[in-house]
Amino acid sequence: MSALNLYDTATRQVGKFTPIKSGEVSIYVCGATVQASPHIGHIRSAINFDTLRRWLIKSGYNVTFIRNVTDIDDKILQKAAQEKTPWWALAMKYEREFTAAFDAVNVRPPTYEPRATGHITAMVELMQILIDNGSAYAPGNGDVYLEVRTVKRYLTLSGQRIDDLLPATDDDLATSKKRDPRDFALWKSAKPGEPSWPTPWGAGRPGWHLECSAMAHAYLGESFDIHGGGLDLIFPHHENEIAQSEAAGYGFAKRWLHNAWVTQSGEKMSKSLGNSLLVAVILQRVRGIELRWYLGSAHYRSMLEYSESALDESAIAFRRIESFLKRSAETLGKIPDSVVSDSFAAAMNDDLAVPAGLATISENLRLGNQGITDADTAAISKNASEIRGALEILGCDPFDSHFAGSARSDLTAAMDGVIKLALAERASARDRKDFAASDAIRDGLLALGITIEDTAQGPRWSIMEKS
RNA sequence: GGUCGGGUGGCCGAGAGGCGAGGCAAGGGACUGCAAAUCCCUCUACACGGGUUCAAAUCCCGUCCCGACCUCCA
Repeated sequence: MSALNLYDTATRQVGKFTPIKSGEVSIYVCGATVQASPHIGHIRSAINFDTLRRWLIKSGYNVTFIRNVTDIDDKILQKAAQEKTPWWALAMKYEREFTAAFDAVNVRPPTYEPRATGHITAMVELMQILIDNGSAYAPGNGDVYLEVRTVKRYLTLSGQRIDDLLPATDDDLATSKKRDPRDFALWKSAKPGEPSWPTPWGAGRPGWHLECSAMAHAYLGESFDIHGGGLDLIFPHHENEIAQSEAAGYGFAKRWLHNAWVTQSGEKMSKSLGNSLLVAVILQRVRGIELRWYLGSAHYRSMLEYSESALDESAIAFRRIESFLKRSAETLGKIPDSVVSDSFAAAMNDDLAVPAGLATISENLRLGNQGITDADTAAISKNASEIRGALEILGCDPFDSHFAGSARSDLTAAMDGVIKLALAERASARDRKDFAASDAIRDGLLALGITIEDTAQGPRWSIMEKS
């Protein structure tokens, strides 16, 4: 099998992936700030990194996957005040929504999912190191800032120069205790009524960036293999994580991966633009497995332009594949094995080139369907197995127990018996060329959501998917 | 202003010096009582203008257009 090559935002090049420790991969992904319901952009990010994780595991690595939850920040406090609910209740409510959304699209739970508020001690320790070595300062008002000009390398990920940055506008420079307007808050002093935790520099709460440095260090150590997140996190969030962590003497992330947006009319989906499509709403249109297929089918670094018709077409394409697999299982009398083909592996090893991988699935699908027509068991088995192997990596294996649903096999068997009675009636009508009667039976079943197809092996029924 | 992406056929979407990924749609055909499903065949491209090269969608220069980030963001 060829070796895995991955893009690195820091070098803007695809290069051979070599883990720090042979056979082990450590990943930190910036997860949700739980201040609103998840939209499909959030879920796309999670799917991209879940696919990476699955591929690493399939490639034989032992993967430690950390994805955090930011459960305290300005917006959470703001929204909690608006809704007159405790901030922690609001955060937990949305955290559960994110968990449910991840689950619906078969994103595996991370190895550990740390919350910011559970790691205050680690953050205070990190701030102490930074203050002791002169990288950070506490001006006495309860805030703690990182002094960016003391950092040896700053803005290496986004390729900017510190003097090119537009000066902060949201900061009241006249009253700010910052030494430089580009310095950023590690810790924010508590305003009256706000939650706070005690520190040697005053009571307050974490700045956004500090938590990730502290939690990555807590679970993955001073250096780890991959740090991921959305494109918009490159600056400031990831630059600031690097600044803090490197100033503390940590090696930090060896490679940076960033996923692109889901867009609408070319524009990024975001709550502030009011164009976000909530996962819960989309799931009324297509099944979770279909949403995953749609969101996971684009290359992770390419924008994915959302449209209803693209989603529908994608779902239909997926059902073709699914239908072939189910038919294969019927023909073979067992669920096909899961095999990763060389061509799919080569695609995945090339910076997770999922679209190239989909081309190999198309080829398998064509040959497999041919196999069904020709009753060529070997061809069916080979192609069904290779499709299943690919779908497993993409998190879209219809035989995955995650998607098996609640269909009870005894109910299915009973239904099969009932439908076969109807099909027997239809067969005898067809025998006496009473096509009006036979079509009435087929149409009647169709009205109930059951499709009948006549195959070389006789009629076959299936339940129609929604939409 | 700085930094970073992008513009490919009717649509979606890869590729990154040579032999036109793939899918959807469309047209034709096979199979079928009809349908559905499936298979086979066919068609249509690289924003624009220069340049480099035996050869450019791909490299270089310029232009136009779209988007992202610059302290809320997946």
